[in-house]
Amino acid sequence: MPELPEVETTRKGIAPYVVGQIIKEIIIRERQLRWPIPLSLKRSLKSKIIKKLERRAKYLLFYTDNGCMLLHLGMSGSLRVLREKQTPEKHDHVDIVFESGCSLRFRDPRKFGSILWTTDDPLDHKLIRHLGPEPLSEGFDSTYLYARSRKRTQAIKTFIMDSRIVVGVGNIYANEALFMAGINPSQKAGKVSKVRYEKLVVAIKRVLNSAIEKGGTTLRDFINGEGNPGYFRNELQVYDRKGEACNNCKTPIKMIRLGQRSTFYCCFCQR
DNA sequence: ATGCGGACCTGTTAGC
DNA sequence: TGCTAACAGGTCCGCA
Repeated sequence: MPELPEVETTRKGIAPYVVGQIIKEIIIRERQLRWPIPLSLKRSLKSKIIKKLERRAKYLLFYTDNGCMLLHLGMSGSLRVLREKQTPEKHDHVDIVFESGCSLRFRDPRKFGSILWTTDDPLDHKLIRHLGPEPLSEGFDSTYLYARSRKRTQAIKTFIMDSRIVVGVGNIYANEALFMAGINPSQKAGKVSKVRYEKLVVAIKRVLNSAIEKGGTTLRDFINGEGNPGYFRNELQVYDRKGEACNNCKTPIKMIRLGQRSTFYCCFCQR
């Protein structure tokens, strides 16, 4: 599921019900996610106030006075706000219950998500420290991307999906941005010109912002904090459109594999 | 350092 | 219709 727009949509959706609230209890039904949920989590969070809720890459950062909970949705995770008690279903692994009566429920069928705890600055955390710039920040520009790409032999698609280069560009939006920029996803990153990197940077920012506006992409099971799907799926130009006509030139969309991920493109519009 | 493949886990779908 | 294999929005790790 979640790429940056879906994580940002989730953050915006749950923030009003979470920020400033006092945690009453944490209910953990399944500890074994990507990494085990720390045993200390319950104790650390009980009676604490969530001071702010931020996002770095695809991590959600729940700040309290004594530490920060890092939550990653992985491939199939979702968070939703419950206004009253609801019987948990099979993959509802964690509830964060607030004094207000609301609770935040974490569901993750594939268990690729994670919940971690740190008392240090979360931006210095081992999993976050090495990450590249935010794609929507000013620091992410064509000068940066062009410089990082020199002498790289890997395909440009896997290059922009590398979180050490830039974060938050997952498989859907990598495909879409390359289409928007007219770049063949198999091009060697080191062979792409500065001018085309400028187009690509603009495309990445545009597609991510546009997807955030539409509440993200729901392919099968993404829901926002209120339990509703995102509507960017209707805007997809190439992703999951194998064999369908390109909206620009009517050529059938091709599908190949790059770095073990499905890759969709128009061989006429993208060279 | 870069680049690649495997691993984690469950559910859905394509194909025989 | 039913079984099996392949695939799915992420990303860490270890190896060459």
